[in-house]
Amino acid sequence: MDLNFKMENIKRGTLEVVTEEELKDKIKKDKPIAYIGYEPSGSVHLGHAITVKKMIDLQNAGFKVKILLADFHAYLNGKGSLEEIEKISNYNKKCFRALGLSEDTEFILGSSFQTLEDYTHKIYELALSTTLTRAKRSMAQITRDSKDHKVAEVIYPLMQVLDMIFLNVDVALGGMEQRKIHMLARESLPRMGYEAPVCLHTPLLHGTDGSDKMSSSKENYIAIDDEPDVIRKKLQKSFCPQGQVEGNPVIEIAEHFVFTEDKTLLIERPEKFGGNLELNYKDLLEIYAKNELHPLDLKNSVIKRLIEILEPVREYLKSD
RNA sequence: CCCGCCUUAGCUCAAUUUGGCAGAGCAUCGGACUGUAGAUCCGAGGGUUGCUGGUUCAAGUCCGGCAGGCGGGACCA
Repeated sequence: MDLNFKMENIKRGTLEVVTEEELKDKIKKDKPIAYIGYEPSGSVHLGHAITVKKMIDLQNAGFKVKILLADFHAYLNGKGSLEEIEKISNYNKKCFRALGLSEDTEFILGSSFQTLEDYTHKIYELALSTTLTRAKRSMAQITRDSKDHKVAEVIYPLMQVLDMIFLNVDVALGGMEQRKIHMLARESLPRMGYEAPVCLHTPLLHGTDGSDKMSSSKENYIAIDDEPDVIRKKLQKSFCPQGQVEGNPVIEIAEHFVFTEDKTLLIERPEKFGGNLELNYKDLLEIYAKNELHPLDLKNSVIKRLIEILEPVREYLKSD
């Protein structure tokens, strides 16, 4: 793969690359390191999968991939006891592998290095140079609840910045909600004598209820290992306004999970509704926006294809 | 450490001056209407009233203790 091809592959489907020049330099390095952190979660859903797929793109472009299983972060965010969190982090690890990450992917438990003396020391250093307002602002879209704010909430972003040092990160990937922490890292790390990481941000998938973000705590997600009839039911219930492409979760699922596999989507519909159609992504947007494709026909097609696409993931997770 | 206020359904809050079967809105689920969902209309489920001890025929309500939250005061070599 040549440089431009790698760049295009990495950029595809992201909302921003900070910065493209820096990313080019990173690609030229020998075994550059790309990282993403996840708070272990009871269910790994399509929102997670978007970022995992992007990590695979990075892997294919020659990056060494490190996945941080951020148990302490989840703990600081009120997700439960460390024991509970560690248990589901093993399940998450299997989910991420099921999505197609290669064998040399490194999974690292946050607590395995986040209590090192040097790490702790640097937390204090960073705590001294970061304003409360800045730290809280960076957490606006991440923190679990919006009142009874705990000190944990501002320790969280500091740790995330330091993780990038300890994991030797060249590129940090995250959904758009991670942006402000990433920007804090880009500003803070050089001050501490380290190179700023390149930051890649993927879009957030809307919840099946049409809300801003698919989230395992809101019952508006499709898990990567949901059984076919569960996927069917959830998609049938999905918010899907006729003719509207923006913020439409069914369209988004087609974009990020169907059209990344196939060039076209086959719409099967009865003759009385116009008969079958075969659409590429661009056609889909056009025709749907013109009200020439009924939401139910779209749903049925996406349901059928998504169930097939997630089949190997389900199988992998059922095996031992 | 001291004082005051607060804690009721998943969430926000009601529950008559003076103890008498714990309610509403939102959310959830179901039905109607749309060839989807949503919106709208109709209906249903949902509770150890923070925990604990007491007073009383009867306690969300009164009294004691504990926990958590909020505010103030005090201390500050």
